[in-house]
Amino acid sequence: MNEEEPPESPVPGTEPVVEEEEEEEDENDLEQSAETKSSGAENTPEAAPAQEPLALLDRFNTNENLSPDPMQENLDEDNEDSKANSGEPPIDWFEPLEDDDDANSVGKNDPEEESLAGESERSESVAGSEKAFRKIYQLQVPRRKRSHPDEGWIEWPMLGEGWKRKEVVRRSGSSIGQKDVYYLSPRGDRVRSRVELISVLEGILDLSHFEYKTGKFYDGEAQPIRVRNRTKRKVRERSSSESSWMERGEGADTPDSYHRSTPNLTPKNPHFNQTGYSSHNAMMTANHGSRSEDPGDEDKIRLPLPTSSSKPLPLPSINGEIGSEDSTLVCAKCGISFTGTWYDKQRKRPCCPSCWAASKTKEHPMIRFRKWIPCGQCVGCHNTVNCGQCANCKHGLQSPESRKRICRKRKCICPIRKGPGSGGLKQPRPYNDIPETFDDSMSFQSEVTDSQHPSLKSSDTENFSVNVDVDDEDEMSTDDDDDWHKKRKRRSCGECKACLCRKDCGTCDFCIDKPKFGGSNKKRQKCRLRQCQRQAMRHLLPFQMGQGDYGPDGQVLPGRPRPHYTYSRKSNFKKNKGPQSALDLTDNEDDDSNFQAMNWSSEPAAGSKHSYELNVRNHQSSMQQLNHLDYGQQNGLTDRVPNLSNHNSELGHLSGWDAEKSHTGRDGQMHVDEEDEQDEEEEEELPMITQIFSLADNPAASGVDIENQLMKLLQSLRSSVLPILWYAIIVEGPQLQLIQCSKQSNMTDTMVLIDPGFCYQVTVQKQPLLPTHPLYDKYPGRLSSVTEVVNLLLGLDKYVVCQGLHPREPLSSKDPLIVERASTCDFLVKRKVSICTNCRALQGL
DNA sequence: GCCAACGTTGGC
DNA sequence: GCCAACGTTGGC
Repeated sequence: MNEEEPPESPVPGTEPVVEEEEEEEDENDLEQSAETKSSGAENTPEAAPAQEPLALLDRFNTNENLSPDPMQENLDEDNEDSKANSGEPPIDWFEPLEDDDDANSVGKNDPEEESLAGESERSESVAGSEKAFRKIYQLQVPRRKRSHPDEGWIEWPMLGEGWKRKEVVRRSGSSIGQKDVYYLSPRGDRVRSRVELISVLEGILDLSHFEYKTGKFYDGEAQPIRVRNRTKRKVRERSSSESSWMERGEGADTPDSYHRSTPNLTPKNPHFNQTGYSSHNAMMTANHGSRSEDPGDEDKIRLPLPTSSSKPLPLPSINGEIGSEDSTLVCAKCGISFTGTWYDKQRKRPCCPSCWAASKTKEHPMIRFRKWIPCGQCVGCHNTVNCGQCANCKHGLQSPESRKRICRKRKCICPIRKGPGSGGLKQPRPYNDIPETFDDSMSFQSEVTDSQHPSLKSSDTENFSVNVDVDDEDEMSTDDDDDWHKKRKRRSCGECKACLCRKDCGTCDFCIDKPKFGGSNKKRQKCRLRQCQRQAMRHLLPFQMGQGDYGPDGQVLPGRPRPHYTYSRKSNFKKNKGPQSALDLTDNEDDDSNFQAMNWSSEPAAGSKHSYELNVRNHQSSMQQLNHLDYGQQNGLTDRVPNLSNHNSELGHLSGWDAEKSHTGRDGQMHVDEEDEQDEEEEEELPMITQIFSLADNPAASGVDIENQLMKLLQSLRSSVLPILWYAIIVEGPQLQLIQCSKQSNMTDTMVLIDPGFCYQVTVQKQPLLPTHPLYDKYPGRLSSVTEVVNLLLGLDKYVVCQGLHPREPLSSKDPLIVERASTCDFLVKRKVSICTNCRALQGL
């Protein structure tokens, strides 16, 4: 964090020199210099992108005085790589993109910030060294920089006038370092793949001899692609990410190639230890003897020291110090002693090279971290035959070459497990059917229950290796790499039926946007019906479109609230909340465990009067929406209902984090200001939210016992499993209203209204059933318990809505369908009966 | 290599 | 504050 940077840091004064080197190196750039030069744009903003992403990076990293890299000579063929090897503090490999304290302290040297900035950096390299320098030394930079869409494109006349090309290096993740090539047509079509390119240029240009990656045509046989000598490249691991590209052998021209060699920056120069990080190094060296590895090991993967926010391990690789000195360690896997600085994937436990290598083999990806051994006794373990029906079986059938997934019916279902949110292994539940399409069997409530009851938590979709991964994360991860992976996957629980659903509905706005449905691929979101019921972003859920964070009665709706990315907005939010908060905003969404607790809590919230008012408005607004699902939405899947933006605005400051901040009482009553002042500091760690609703606090309804009774029933219903997509709310009256949220349900137009005396009425399309309806005979006259309510709802599921009278004359498809009914229509008829006797009789007349 | 879709951002 | 847009990355 200190601006006074230790000597190993790039010195501003050296920058111009380095920049010159960069230009020179750019000319040598093997893959792009020719194009760059041919475009004659070295000094133009468009020229910069032509440079390798490393170019700018190298500018600041090249400091041979400080870092004589012995491996550099092995890489000298590749300017980039050799440069990359020089003097770069490989801190970034150990410090996650998510900033933390330590990262802050070293962030100024973070090469990833540079290299991974990709095209944006390249353009900035032209913008001026000062700017670039500022970026380098920026202490609290956004963890990811979004490249400007217009940046990084270079003219690519090979495809015709006006065509442009851009290379983008993946900046994180397991495929970090992988380079993607994009083309931009004169019309602005962004081409992401060869297929797309062929499509765009169909009939215009024959691309049969075009190599997409390099952007060049070749004659006859494919032009030999320059393969840089990487055999002697020393690599190290950056968690799982790095391994993937190591396996692929990719990343050669990327910042990764640079990073890979950083561990080998040999720190033979004692100067390296004389840094601001000397304490770290001191710690490290104290535990590590001098390296005794066989030089041959240089070709092996040399792992960095672990980083862990929870352990006082030294920061590795400060200015190449990583791995400079080895120690005798005991492998956490096999127990053998070995010499070196080899650590496991999470860089937290010593891991001998053998175990490390074994853990990297695709053949046994789960061996290493598997903690849960099938019990061998449960039903799942006793099953020896794949069901052929579950998603995992189907997956295997569809992609036999892909990772093997154990049949869900063969999964061990022993009851010992970790709870949700702990990341522990989750158990499969009895599984009878995997819906190929979304159906009404989805139930928010039931999912809630799953989440609330760890013992019931299931993981139908968790394939075996996924489970292991999860376990792995749980076991050792405070690691930010793991966090990152979690983040990447956190929109999907993998268990709910939406997650299991494999088919796109093809009708929602997200589907329509998909190229396969003829869309323009602008939204790029998963089908709304396939959005995870638990963890999807709320605004992506089918029934949350345009809604705020709260449901009709103020309950927090399913799904994650929108994240509030403030770091790019220069917000002062959280500015006083500790060193990590300022940079960790993207992670503020909390852990999944917290998230679930937040989302599915049925506790009423404490809150201020202000929030109460909002809730009232929200309540009304949402009620209108729910009552008008028919309007403007088809199956709840089309475009947003107008006027919802106001609703959102009203709720805006209670959404997202703010919502999470609402502290909640546990007694079902609103605590005005009682905990409001329980500071925002604490709130951040206690994202316990909840429904914000209490009629008792409503001045218009306070003090009425019967209402309280109704509220109690509501609370009970909230904490219970209701049949598929039935939802309990309180409406004016007051009445407890049970509505069917799914438009695909037969009961979509059906409501159950319970008055304060627990007498109830069933309505269909807002028309009450006749008191003589047989339904009423089957159930108690009063619904005063959850059981009675659930029984009724289950009973309703056996009915369908009477189709009424068929039009006597065929209508054109454009005409609205007007259903005629007998005045005595039963509305609800048994499933096998499509038309009630009264309507049928009327039709017969 | 390609596609799906997650996460982020800039514009409004 | 919202959200369309899209850069980016994981999975197959």
